[in-house]
Amino acid sequence: MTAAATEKRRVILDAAVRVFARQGFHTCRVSDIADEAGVAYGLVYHYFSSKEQILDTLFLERWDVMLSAIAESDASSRPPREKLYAVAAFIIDSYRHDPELMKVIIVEVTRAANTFGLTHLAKIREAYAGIAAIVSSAQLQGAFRTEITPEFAAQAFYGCIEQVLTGWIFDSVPVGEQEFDQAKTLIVETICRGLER
Amino acid sequence: MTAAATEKRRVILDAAVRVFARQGFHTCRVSDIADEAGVAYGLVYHYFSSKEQILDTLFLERWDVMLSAIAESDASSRPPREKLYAVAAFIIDSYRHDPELMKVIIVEVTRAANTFGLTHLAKIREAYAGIAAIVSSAQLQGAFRTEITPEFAAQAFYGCIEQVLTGWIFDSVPVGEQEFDQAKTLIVETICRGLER
Amino acid sequence: MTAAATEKRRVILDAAVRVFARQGFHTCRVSDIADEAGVAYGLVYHYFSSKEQILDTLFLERWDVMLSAIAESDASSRPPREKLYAVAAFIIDSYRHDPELMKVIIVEVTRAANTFGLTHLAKIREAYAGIAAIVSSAQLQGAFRTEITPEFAAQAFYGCIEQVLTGWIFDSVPVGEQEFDQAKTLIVETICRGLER
Amino acid sequence: MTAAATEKRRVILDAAVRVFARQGFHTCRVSDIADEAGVAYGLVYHYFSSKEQILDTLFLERWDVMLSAIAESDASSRPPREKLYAVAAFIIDSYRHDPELMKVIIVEVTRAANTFGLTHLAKIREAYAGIAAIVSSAQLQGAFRTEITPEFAAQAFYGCIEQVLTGWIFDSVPVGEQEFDQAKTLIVETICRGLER
DNA sequence: CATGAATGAGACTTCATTCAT
DNA sequence: TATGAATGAAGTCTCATTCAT
Repeated sequence: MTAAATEKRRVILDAAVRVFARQGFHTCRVSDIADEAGVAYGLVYHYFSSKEQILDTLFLERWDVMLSAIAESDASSRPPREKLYAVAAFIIDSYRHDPELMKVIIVEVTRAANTFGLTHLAKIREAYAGIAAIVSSAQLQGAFRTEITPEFAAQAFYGCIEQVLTGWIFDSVPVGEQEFDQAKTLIVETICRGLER
Repeated sequence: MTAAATEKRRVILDAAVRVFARQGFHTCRVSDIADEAGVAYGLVYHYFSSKEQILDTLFLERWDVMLSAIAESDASSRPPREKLYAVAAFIIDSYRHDPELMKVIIVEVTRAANTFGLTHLAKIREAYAGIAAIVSSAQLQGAFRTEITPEFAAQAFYGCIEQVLTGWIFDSVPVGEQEFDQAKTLIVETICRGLER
Repeated sequence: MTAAATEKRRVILDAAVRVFARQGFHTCRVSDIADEAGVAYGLVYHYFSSKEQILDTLFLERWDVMLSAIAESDASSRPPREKLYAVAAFIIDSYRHDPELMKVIIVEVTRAANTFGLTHLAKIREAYAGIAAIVSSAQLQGAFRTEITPEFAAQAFYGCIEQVLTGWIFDSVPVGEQEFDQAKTLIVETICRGLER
Repeated sequence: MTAAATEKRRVILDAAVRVFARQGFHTCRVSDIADEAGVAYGLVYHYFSSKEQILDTLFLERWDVMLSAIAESDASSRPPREKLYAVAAFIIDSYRHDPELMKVIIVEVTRAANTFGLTHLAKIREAYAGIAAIVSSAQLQGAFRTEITPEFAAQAFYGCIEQVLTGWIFDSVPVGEQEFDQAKTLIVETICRGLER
């Protein structure tokens, strides 16, 4: 594959993010993506086997980076609260840097559990498992109490973040810069305080 | 409207719950609902103006009951933690009593933020507002600390519940009876501890 | 199914014959059939699950009649040559009465062995088997010699008829009435003389 | 045109035979041919102006050889039955030596009368004419009776051969060596006996 | 000669909705 | 109230062919 070829693939993926974010996955047509990318209709099918596969690609590309970030945080020697802060910060910064991509991933994959979500359910749950691993080791260290299972704690933590992002996604007013940092703190503050001894 | 007419309407609504839960709103056809209800194709359009309106009806019927439950809990003179427990208990018991209906509401409306979610965004946010009201009065009473805004607290609380329900909805193993009560306790335990002074 | 409904189905089938005969199965569009039938596009799919199924229906309707005719001829007590004459006459008269339908069956199914032919291969071979049965009993009676296997004789006989029909189908000049009867005689004359003692 | 260039052209033609035989002309894609030949997509279009032209080339290459064989047989001084035996033998040996090529010619051209068959109708009919010429001179010699027209006899003869080949092409069991010689004899036996005085 | 990325027209099928009975 | 036949718009995907390198 030449460099130019790879570029066009990227152009299509980036255009798809904008179109999915604007119109929604089900509502948009493949021709909308082609138009947005400035390429011919058929080229989309030269690089992707279906509209669905474009969404898959966008999701997996980003989700794998997030899974790595969670694993990395878990592997570090920081205190549990800082580990979870790092996770929350990563996700929220992902939204800050590319809100359209995160909107697509959350609205069309993560929350659309009935369709694509099911396809990627295992992948999505890896994130919960990664967070649960952080909680679990915190419990072993004695930092977190054991009344709350790591799995439940992970659901609460992730559910809380996703809810906040969803709120931003559908807010009519744009999110101010300081709200991002505030949210990181509040999430960790709320959930970790409930988990710590 | 005669009694018989009303009955048929109900039969269609109940059939729609099963069909939406099984196949998903977008994937099912109006004829699937008619078949499930055992009525003719066209009769669905006698009682409802569109497939969408059936979903709207199912959502609003149940959501309004929940809003009342939240308001009632807020109006009571119980301590804040008990108020929030009552809310969590109501939602979780809704799932326990009619998991198919709750699956439809969560998967097809509440989490399907790009499509129906937007239509009902205001209605959905009323629930957050109700929960925020509970938190707010708890802060005025001095029971909850004020570092966390009521709005954020409501998002965390609701997000946590929805995440737990979503987990159950897509779990391959059925949820045991004791898990319902456990979940109520854990949710309140996790979130309220983070909110309380 | 009401009488009117059945009628429309027939209207579509008859239109399909004309369209398939004129444009060919692969070349025509489903909309061409709908237009020819004077019905809406979707109605075609109300009665048939696919364009292919329309062709299947046309083929099977007619082919089963032919198989019955062959079986009936075999069951009669006429001499072998008359039995085969009856078969040839039936096929040729089918063409005389409805050349478009026979064109479709031969060109789009029977001779299109690579696509639909394969689907209906077993059905098509039933015809050869029926003819072979006539030859076989003629051999047992001592009327036909046994050097030529019934299976081969059936292929020769049927191949000869199909070739003649194919010639007519693609002839630029219309076939005269007397040619039909002449063909019946010549086919039987040529093949039976080769088979008889 | 250099020798190497000609070679690649041949490689593509040979690959096309295998692909057409395996998948059918309409079902295969030009890229399938390129893949089978081990050449780049666009090279196919360097040597041929269309997918159709590849099939045309394959057909004409072989068919012209057959027309020569028929003409040669006609020109010989052998008795009529031997002339027809030579024709049948040539066609059947063509199948024996290259069953894939013959499958393509028969299934995709000769029997596909609605599409390519029409394009090559004149060429195909030259074969019937050649056979008819043999019959005609046999009638002039007094060897064949005149009740059956040469044109009809040719159709019967060719139709019989094509039917036998078609049977082999779609048989699930491979054809044994002795069946080839048997078929030559049976065809001539069946048809000539019907034609001879 | 050779490559394979790029083009874009074309057709099937689905299904929500309407309407005559 | 009840039926289900009839409508037709809409969108995905295929693939032969072209063309820049």
